[in-house]
Amino acid sequence: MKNVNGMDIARPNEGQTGFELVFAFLRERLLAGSLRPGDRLLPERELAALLGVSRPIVREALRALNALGIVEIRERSGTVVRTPDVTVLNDFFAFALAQQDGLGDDVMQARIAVECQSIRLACANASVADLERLQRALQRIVETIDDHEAGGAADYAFHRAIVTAGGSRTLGVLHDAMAHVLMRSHIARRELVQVVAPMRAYLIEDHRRIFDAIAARDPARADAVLREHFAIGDDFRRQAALAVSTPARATGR
Amino acid sequence: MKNVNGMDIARPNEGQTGFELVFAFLRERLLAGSLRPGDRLLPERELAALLGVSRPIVREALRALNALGIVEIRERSGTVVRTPDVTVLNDFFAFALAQQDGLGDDVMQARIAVECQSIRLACANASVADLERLQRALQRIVETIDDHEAGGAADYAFHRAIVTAGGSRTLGVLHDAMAHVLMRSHIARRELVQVVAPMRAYLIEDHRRIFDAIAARDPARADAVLREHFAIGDDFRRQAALAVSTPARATGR
DNA sequence: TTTCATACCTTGGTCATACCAGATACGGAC
DNA sequence: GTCCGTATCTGGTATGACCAAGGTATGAAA
Repeated sequence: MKNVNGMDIARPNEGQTGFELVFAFLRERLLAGSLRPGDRLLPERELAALLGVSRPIVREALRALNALGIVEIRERSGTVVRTPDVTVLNDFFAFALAQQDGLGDDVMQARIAVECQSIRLACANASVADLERLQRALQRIVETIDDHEAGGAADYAFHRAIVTAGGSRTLGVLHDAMAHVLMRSHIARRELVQVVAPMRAYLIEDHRRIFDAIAARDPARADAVLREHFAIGDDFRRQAALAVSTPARATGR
Repeated sequence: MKNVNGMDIARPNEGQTGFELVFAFLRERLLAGSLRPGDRLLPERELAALLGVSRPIVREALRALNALGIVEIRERSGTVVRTPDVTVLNDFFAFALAQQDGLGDDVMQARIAVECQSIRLACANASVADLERLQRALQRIVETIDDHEAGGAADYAFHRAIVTAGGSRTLGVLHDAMAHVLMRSHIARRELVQVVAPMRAYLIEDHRRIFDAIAARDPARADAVLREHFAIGDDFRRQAALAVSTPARATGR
């Protein structure tokens, strides 16, 4: 646990496993910023010697960091700090969704949080280009109103455009992280279009009102309209669930 | 790359590294659902033998899965599939947020998003225990009004309690992920207490109003009060920045 | 028969060493 | 100065062994 000099270079706290030691060592430097994206960290062997652990242990820590998308391990070249990237989260959500269903509502709350804040920022910051993008997305929603697949994509694009218009990188990352979860819910909602008649009007009119509020640069109204939009969507989903559970004919499954 | 029988039990695609082989093997089963939360997977040694790789490689894969929160490695007991949990995102965000510059304001937007959504949920869901926790936090803010360190902690605790009261796990994780950034900003704000006189009243009264709004279970008001709280804090910081840049005496750092 | 203590086996945690193969760098030949 | 071959570095992997603590089966004691 000590290196050759007998020095506790990384103060191996008692009860701390070797893996944790290495992980903590790297974490510290990464969080503190002494290791920045693009930096190549020490070769595995040196790291092992430095921390007084074996190479396999160092590799375990690197794999963990790699799984989190923090570092990139380049064969026979070295391990490099990556620019944080949301793609890892996709991995995570893929696993999570494969097994747990209750997550949906909870993630939806986070989504609402992100979008409502973004729309307020959008009212303050949206550029002409942002507004045009929103307008195009709106147009696309109208065009694809009867197509589940394309319609879901258009719906998603519109909401993502709101976040983009807000201009906050962090909010964008969060939104992206929930992207496919959202996408699924969007598609699911789309499948109700033929079930519940008022749905078409809801989809088109609500999004138009949202757009108008942003264009009018009225944060409070935009926020309120967006919240209402989510609430109504929720209602539709609930109604649809009832309609399905008290069916004229079972639709399969 | 082949096991003892020469059989490609897990079809070691050419060009596929041993690590990838193991990871893919487990991923497949996890996504397909043949491995469900609670299941204990094979001991490392057996897994290694089964896939025809060495134990260190298996351990690398397990560490990766572990980092993603997919499995839990229990010393001397075995590795178990976890029920997916958003807490992993903690690690990810911690790293991601630590590495981008000028992220402060941006993260603040995400924080506002999280808290404003949480406070709305809190108005609907807060339990008596939640309210009591908020009340205690409020009391603590009053008590520590002149102590930067403790005061910052109390401030943070109050805001965290809002999120807790909201009841959304995901929002909680997001908030935690930003914890250290927030904490820093809280402390920084505290240092202004002696600079700007109205600060004391602001800190105490604002938090009390926030608490009252939650206790009154008025989502819209709570949201509005909280936003105002953040806006005013922002103003104070701006004023302080000016005061410092046109200083009577530099306060050091 | 029931209860409990103990020996043993399993399982993760770790080390040390060795070999491979591609990437890289360096130094000498042209 | 350019080009190319080789020594070296670096990650990828395998072995085999040891440790310590959780689990379990077994046998003794009540």
